[in-house]
Amino acid sequence: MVRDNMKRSKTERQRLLKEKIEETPFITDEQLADFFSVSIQTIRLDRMELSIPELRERIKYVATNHWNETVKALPLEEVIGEVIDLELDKRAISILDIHSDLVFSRNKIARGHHLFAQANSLAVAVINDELALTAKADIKFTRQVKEGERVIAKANVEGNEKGLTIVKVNSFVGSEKVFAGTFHMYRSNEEKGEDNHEISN
Amino acid sequence: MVRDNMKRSKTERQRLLKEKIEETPFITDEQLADFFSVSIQTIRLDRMELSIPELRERIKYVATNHWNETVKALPLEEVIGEVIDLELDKRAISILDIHSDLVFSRNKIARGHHLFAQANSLAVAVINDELALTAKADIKFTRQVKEGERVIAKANVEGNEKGLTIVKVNSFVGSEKVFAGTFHMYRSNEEKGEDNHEISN
DNA sequence: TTACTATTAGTACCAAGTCATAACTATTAA
DNA sequence: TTAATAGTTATGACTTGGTACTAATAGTAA
Repeated sequence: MVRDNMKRSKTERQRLLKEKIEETPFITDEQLADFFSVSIQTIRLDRMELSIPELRERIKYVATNHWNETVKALPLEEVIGEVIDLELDKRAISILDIHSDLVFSRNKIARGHHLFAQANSLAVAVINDELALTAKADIKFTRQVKEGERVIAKANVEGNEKGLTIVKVNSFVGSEKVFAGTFHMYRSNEEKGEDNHEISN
Repeated sequence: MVRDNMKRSKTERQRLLKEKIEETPFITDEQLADFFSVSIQTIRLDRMELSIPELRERIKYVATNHWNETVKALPLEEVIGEVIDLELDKRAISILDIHSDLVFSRNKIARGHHLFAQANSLAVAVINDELALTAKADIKFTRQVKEGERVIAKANVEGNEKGLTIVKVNSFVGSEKVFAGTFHMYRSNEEKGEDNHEISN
């Protein structure tokens, strides 16, 4: 007989535990114990049996993976823009130099999707969440951008609407606006506390 | 007087310390102390002064933030899908295979701007004019697309509005719609000659 | 001398674990 | 009924990689 209302079987709990940790790997045993209404020790036994490493190892794992990737992806340079300022869930700025690969060969005008890609990737980057996807976007190309110009995209998080985070991105060449977009971003778990790391230079 | 052979000034050490940590953020104070031949305490004082956080925080930082910048150096180039059917100023169809370069490494979901790029370039291609540019677009990502899937984009020219040509593009994986967009295309001279080149295979 | 900087040492404490051992609870078989 | 068993909880000692604080020492400058 099942002893408790909440508590399913051990196997069931372990299944859910695995899921939970995959979803939110930055969770301590204590939080997990709370969540499943069992003791910390039980959680630890479960982790043993499932060979799920401890929190720090999990964080490290995530970190090293992406570290390797960024190292690999480092010679990306200006492809979708270089982030020069980022405060999560608030604002972000990136620069994209329009070099010859990004323009139509005939008229040297930048192909629209590069401006979109810059803005869209900035909208993704500004979201303080593990999963951020564009659900919807409303965009306008207000001026043609030519080879050699430098596009500065500025993203601002404008709040929420129906579970989606609204990010407005405006891109400029000098003082002229060349692109404006409103991105409706899907995110997995709403925001993440006060731990906003800020980079700025 | 410089007290030691190896040891440069404090400021010099701190400069190098900063570099070292940026290079290899997964380094403990102990290893750093070894490396600079000073005590652990000195390293800690240095970190304080430079406000460099402790190892775990650094790891966490990399883990939570850096993945966003997985802005990969994919040569977005011309590979925005293969046009398989085109009747100018009427309709067009293209295929895009979602290979590993087009997805977020984390979750294998296709990055939005690729779907946009496919649709947008198709909208450009379908216009029977020497100059075709996207002035405005209204787009919706209706389903996530995963690695390995094949996206078929279908563009239809819907007529004119305020001098802009309206092109609707719908993209599918199998029978499921994954993307919908209305593109307002600017064109230089609205020409509609009967000389429509048609390709089809 | 006195003051100050840079460095080193040592202590107490913390978070988030590890490992090992023991004990309690509920069900199940002899 | 008793004993065995699985599952869970408790307890304590130890580990890493730190923080925070205090104190001591060496060398240099006013």
